[in-house]
Amino acid sequence: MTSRFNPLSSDPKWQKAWTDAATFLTPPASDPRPKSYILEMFPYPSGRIHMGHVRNYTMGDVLARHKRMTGHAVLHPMGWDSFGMPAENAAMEKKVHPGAWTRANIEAMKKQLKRLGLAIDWSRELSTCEPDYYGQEQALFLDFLKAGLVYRKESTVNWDPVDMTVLANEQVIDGRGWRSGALVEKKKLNQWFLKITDFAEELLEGLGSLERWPDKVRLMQENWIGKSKGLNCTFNLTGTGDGIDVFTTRPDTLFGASFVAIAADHPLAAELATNAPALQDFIADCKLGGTTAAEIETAEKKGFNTGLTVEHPLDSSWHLPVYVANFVLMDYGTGAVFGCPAHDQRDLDFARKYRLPVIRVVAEGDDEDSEFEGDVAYTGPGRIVNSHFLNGMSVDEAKASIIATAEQEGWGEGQTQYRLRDWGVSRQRYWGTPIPVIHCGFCGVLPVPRQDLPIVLPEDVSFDIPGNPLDRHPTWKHLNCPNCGEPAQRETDTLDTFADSSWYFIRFASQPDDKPFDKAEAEAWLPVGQYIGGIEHAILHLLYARFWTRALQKIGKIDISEPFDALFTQGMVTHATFADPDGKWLSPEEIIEGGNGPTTQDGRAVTVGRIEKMSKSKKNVVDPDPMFDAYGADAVRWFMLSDSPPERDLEWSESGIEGTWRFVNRIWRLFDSVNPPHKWGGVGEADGGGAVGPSGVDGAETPLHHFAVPLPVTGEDLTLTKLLHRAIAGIGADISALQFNKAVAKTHELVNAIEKAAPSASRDEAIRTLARLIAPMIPHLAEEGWAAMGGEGLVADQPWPDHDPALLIDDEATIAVQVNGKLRDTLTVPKDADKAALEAAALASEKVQRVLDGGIPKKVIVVPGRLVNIVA
RNA sequence: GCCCCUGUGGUGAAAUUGGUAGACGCGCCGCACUCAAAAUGCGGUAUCGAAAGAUGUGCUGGUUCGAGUCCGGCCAGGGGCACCA
Repeated sequence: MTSRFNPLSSDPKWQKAWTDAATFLTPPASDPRPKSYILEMFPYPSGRIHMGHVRNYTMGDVLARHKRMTGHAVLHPMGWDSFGMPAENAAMEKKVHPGAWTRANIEAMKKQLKRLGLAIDWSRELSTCEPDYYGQEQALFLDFLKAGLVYRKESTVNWDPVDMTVLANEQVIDGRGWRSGALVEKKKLNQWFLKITDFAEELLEGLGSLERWPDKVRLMQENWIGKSKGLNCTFNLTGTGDGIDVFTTRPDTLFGASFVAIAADHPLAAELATNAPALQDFIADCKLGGTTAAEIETAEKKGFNTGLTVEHPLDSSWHLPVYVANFVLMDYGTGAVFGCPAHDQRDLDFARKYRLPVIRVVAEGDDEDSEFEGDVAYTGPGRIVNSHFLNGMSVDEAKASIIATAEQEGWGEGQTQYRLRDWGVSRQRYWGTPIPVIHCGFCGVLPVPRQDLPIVLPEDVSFDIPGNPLDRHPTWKHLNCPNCGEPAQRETDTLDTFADSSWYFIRFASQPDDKPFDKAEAEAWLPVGQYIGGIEHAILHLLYARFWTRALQKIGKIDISEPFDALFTQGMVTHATFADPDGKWLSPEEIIEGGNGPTTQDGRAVTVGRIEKMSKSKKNVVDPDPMFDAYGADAVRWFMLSDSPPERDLEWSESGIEGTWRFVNRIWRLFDSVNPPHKWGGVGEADGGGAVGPSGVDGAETPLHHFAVPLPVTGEDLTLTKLLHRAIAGIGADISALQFNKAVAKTHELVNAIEKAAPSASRDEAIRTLARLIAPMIPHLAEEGWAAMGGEGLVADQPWPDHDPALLIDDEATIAVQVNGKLRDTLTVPKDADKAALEAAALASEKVQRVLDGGIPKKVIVVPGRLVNIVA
């Protein structure tokens, strides 16, 4: 007999039992039970599982197990987002093939995940880097191409002029290429785009139906789509017939305009530069630097005065200078803006720098002076001034008025603009889904014939030199045109990996060999009932997946518009970062904590850096395997669920895992104490570890399956039974709401109470019920206890216990008594005491009388069941 | 720079959504058991104070009988910003 839970023997035993019983295989789509599709964002196979994964997958697992116990048909799959840049980086650094590296990582991580004891249907596992997945994605791409949702256009990339390769944003460090150190340039390439902007309005409106999404995510997406109404108008170049088209969201400030600025790659800028070397230099200068919004917006605002002027559309005698400016982007709007410095900070900075007029047109208070003072633009509401026919209007009235005038006079029109841009999916990389098109010198761009899918990546590639291995592969891209038979070339761009993650949730629901998915089967499971993942995916992944689903709906492949009915964004698991004196990142295991701060193994001082999301590149990951070895899966699971609210970031610390291990053993001892005592060390239980758990009764004991609702009880037993029923209701509600930390606290309260209770039938009943209550969270221990107490079958298959609502009601309440909002006393009163009785009782309180000191209360506020506040 | 979020004891946090701040843990302190240790159990633990009491939810101002919760301004930390996933 032992008083310790032994996870090293127990964990594998029950994991095997679940596998043998096919417990977690997905029921067929025809299953009559309500369907529940629980999905966690699938991982990138970086090599090892870290605590962020453990947190994510434990949460989903608790939910999936609880859903099964409450009578749902559950789909809970797992797969791998296995294309992407890290595999190519590994190939360059370690001379391994990206595929070999990725597949080895998947095997290692799968092994780790299995140790967690997840209730996953592994028969549906998928990996996006395998042709059976990406080939189907190519088929969907061709569908989109046919439906007119795909097109090519020029767009800007980060170009490393030394390595002659396209860089990802994260490969640009302080404006330089990460490997070469060369100053990065902007370069235009012809690239493939998906028309997400066709769905801008739908995607915006759809947010309204996503009631079970966090408000903050909906807000972020709304801002990202960025619908705005404005004016598209033309400023005519002085003395010529040409005009510059400008879009503005602030047409009300048109009389405050003091310049027009165009992008460095605006056609007019190029035209002017042909015989202006200074402008050529300026444009070349604008090409330096990265392509990200953050870089562009924090870079110094610079302009080049072209010497040209334009006429103000409302007063042709008013001429404004035309600048080429580095902060105007050709990709947004029309690639040209007018500047109203008084009411836009960026324009004001620009105007002060180049000594341009700053005219006030929105009055904040009484100040109508046309000359605007100071360096802080006024962007708030106000009354229009210095603006002729707009004077006296509000900002909104002026916007409407000027748009109406422009349309009437024919120099502009109102326009709805979205910030959202089309989705550039081209990547000049090897490790991604090949874009299934062919370029023929005679026939143009052609889709790959369907029967030729999948277009499989060649295996024989080298990463010795930078650039796209597909492009320089000796044979892969060459073929004969399927139309005219002449020599042609394959597209060598691959798809953005966000494409892979934009439909994997559909493939999980249905995975036929001959098509991406079966419509009816997919519709039976979708939309996902609960999607769980990191907040870092709040915009891009979730928006692309929503778009992809709507695009599939549009072409008739599936009849749902939103893929994720409920979304939960978990907080990240963070950890301090460490670096040695040379600035190299160190992992936590390489650190020795000393009296004078942490050092390296050889005694050099370690810099403790920022606390950041666990990531391989910063080496601040914590591997769960040593913790599985020491404490088992349940203690690790319990630890991840305890304490921190799941949506909040969690700074990893190891103190505490000991505490959860102790708690696991406290429950274990409760199982051991159930009356009638069970026999120990029974059937086939001896193992090398010596510490063997109970494994069932030997027949003659009281039958314990279908634990009965307790008979009426009194006294202490009633108190415990009430607490039990409160725990059943509370834990179930907390799990459904993904408030696992609260479910854990309630489990603690129940266990504390059971431990204090004297042996009785009610106590035994509470312990048997406890096995079911913990089954979703710490399933191995629950199974072990269930079996030990003689429960039939697997606890995973048991129904979630019922609770009696009558037992949740208390007949007494403790209320607060305040004087002037300060707590002075508490009273225990009957639950249904009326206001007058509460007021009288409060005023009778000795402590209240002492504070009042003979004074007469001015007012008494009574909140029944809560408090009495006496205002003196 | 722009958008979003977070901030409560030594520490992770809870607070029925405007009504008793600190539930439940971790840690720590004390005691019991033990030859001893581990494990386990019992008690204590916001701060100041001998006590009465006072103070206290990042800072600051406001609304309210009453604010951790609502509003304004600030500070700090985190996420995203379209080629990290």
